Amino acid sequence: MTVVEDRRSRRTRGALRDALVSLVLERGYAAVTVEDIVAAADVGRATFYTHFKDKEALYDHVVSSVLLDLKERLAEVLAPEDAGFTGEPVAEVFRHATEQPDAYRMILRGEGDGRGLRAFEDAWSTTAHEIFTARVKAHAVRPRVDLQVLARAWVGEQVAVLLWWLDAPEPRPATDQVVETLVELSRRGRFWATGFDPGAR
Amino acid sequence: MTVVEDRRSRRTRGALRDALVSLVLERGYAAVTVEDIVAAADVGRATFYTHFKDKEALYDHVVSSVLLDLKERLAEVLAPEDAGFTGEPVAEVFRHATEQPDAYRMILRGEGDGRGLRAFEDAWSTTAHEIFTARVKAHAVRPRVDLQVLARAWVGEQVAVLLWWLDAPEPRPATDQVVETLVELSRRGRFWATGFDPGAR
DNA sequence: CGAGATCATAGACAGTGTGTCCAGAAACAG
DNA sequence: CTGTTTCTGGACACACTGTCTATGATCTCG
Repeated sequence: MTVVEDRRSRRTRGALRDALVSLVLERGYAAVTVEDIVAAADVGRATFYTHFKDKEALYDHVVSSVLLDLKERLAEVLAPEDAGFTGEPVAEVFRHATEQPDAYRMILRGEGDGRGLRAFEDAWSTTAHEIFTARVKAHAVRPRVDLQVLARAWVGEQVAVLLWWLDAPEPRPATDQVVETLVELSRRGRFWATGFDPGAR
Repeated sequence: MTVVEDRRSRRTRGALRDALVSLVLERGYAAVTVEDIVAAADVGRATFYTHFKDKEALYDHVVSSVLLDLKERLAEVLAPEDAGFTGEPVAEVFRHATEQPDAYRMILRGEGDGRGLRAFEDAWSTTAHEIFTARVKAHAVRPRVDLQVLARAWVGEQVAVLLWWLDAPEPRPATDQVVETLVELSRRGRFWATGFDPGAR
């Protein structure tokens, strides 16, 4: 049985994950074969199929582990009562992305037919929608636009900037500065859109 | 010679283009084989390769024809002296997208390894950057953020909303209303970012 | 109408990658 | 050392690719 969850297994899976990510970044998802992956991971081809059904399964594995982690951290950041609309969630996403930039690059570039990107956008726009909704309710104001559209637009913006930032040549522009920009854009645009402008006077 | 540019040839290419687009929307790019395409287009397999080197070549053909057309129209809209920053370019993209929604859906979803989406974003963000730059210069103001980032963010927003709109169930929200929202968001966010706010008082 | 050009077609071909299976080697825990 | 689990290379049938050839279909223009 897998009572012990053999270390070997963990190491193999890890090697395969890393191999996939770096190869995909190098040549693009479609151009990477299972052979390439096992070669890079220094693993037998047969072994691959004992761990994952597919190249796609491995890809999904990478995506979901990244996203699970991110969601947990966002939940923490958003736990406090009126945490919405501050820059914290945005900053947290940026921080998380720097910890595993390659996986993020792969996902946000839409590699692997874009499933990963879509998953990311869905998760993030759901969060965004919740933030907007909570804030609108808390301040008893009427949104001027569909909050769903607003969330989509917001996430599209975030993703674009995050990707730009990840792909920027070293040394990268300071995280805090970029985050600040995004937050400030939200102030002027999003706050208005939700009929709530904390900066108004 | 192809002096006459035989009508047959045009029809065949058109049929292949349409077949690709609809099949990709149905099953995703990777799951579509050349066999599928020629079957849907009611064309022999050998014929395919006399017109296109590849499935990729056909895909690129679709993308570039869509983009060429769009760029021309944008150029017209932007021709007038101070056309920048009005809602016209945005509206034009939306209009163009309704004329060939399937091709746009395919491209914006990032099908085909995302090359099409990247081409679209590059073209559009270049335009956006020009608009911002021109406006900043015309009003002799100092931008508060990197205009490149601003353009990226803006385009990310546009793409997200455009895709949301294209995928919305019929009857779709009125184009004009969505466009208006995007333009208004630009007012509050982008105008501020470029240090130029026509609505300020 | 008929000759000449152009385009479309079916079928065969080797090449590459896939996913499955097996029997044996290697690594590990107790 | 023993038994369990994981890893391994090699073999297999299968699917899709891209190229080629010989033949048939369709159009143009005199």
